[in-house]
Amino acid sequence: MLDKPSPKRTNTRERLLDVAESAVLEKGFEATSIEELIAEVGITKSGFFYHFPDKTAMAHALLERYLTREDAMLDDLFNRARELHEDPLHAFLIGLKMFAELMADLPNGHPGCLVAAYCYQDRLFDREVRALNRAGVLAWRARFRALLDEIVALHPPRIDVDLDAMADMVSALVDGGIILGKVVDDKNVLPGQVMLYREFVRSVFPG
Amino acid sequence: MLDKPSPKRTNTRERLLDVAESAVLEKGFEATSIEELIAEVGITKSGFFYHFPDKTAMAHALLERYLTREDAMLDDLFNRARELHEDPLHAFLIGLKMFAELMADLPNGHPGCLVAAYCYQDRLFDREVRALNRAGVLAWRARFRALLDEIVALHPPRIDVDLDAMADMVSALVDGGIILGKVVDDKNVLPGQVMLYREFVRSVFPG
DNA sequence: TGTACATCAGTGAACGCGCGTTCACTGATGTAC
DNA sequence: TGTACATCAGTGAACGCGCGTTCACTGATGTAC
Repeated sequence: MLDKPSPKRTNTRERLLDVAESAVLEKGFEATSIEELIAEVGITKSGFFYHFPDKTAMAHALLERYLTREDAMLDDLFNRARELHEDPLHAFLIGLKMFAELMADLPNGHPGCLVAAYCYQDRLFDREVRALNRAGVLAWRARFRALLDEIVALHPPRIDVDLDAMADMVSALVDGGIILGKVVDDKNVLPGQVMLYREFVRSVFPG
Repeated sequence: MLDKPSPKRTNTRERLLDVAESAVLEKGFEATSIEELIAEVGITKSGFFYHFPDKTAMAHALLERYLTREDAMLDDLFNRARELHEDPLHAFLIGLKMFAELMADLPNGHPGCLVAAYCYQDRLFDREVRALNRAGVLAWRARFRALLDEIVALHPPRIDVDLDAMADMVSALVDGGIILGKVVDDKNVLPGQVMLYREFVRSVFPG
């Protein structure tokens, strides 16, 4: 009924990842020391190395968890939107609205995107982590491209647009909006950009 | 006639900043060691401390130089565009096209935006650097907002948009486009996003 | 023009601290028979 | 049910290396008189 209770249960590893994630988004990976993580979680340094063979293994786990969560969140959101309207265009517009509201509701603004953070610390990571990051971005492109394809099948676009670029635009605007919002310390920037994208979609596909 | 030849001329400081800039964009500030910078420039560590009182002073100088250059580049670009067409809408569209082409012509893609890199390493810097970063983003907003205001005065917008958000959209798309382009290793992503923004402007302001 | 001094653009050696990593060990829980 | 062993989730001490920073010094050029 509950989670499999087989061996001893601890959530130390998850707590390490939680603390690491926000530290990495604030200071970068190199500046995030194992020392500070274990201090906050309350274990010793050797405890850390029980959970991860080395620091870069944690970087990998961190990104993997982030991408999985983000994917689940988007699945959930756009599936719910689809249930609210059977026309893919209106479902997409509803999904974007819900997404903007979700972002607006974050009490301290969006904490940051790990893909963006890792991108600007590329050289610290191995091929595997970079491949994971790339796969994450391509999955976003594929996701929104699929939604746009469904729309195009029913609604002829008013202008000629590259649908991959238009799919990427969601990610670009979100990553960019997060950065601007953080820098000017205004949590309305990100939702505002999402809503502008929504306007763009509406003007490309006149209902 | 030439630069004032008063005291001894060296460009060591500028070379340090050049090397530092690309290192910071690839690995982050903390992971960029003074040691590697001086190795590439060919001076000793004490030589570094002749030019900068400490490492964070270099961070400040780096960002300041970046913002100044970026501003000069945008001034030049949109002034040239304005000379090509007296209608502010068309001048803006021309400027965006030129901007996209400039980005497309970078041989290895855009090297990255220091504002974005610093944003994800916020906590490493002092209040002064963060204020500089913020001022930079707000200057971009003001720049594009001014261009949009001129357009609105002549061309009624087809839909109701927040002009500040629409101004921010340029920066968001550029920062986002840089990240996506770097992560998927495709230098066409950034120019593609700029061209999509151009389409958006065209659809908001039907000539 | 010569000389004294100031400034520029560094050098060289030493520093201490914090970081990631290793290794031998441990006490509590789970599993097999 | 009792006992032996395995696994889980760590502890504690030690390590060496690289990092940012300091300090006393220097040789070449510029400037004042």
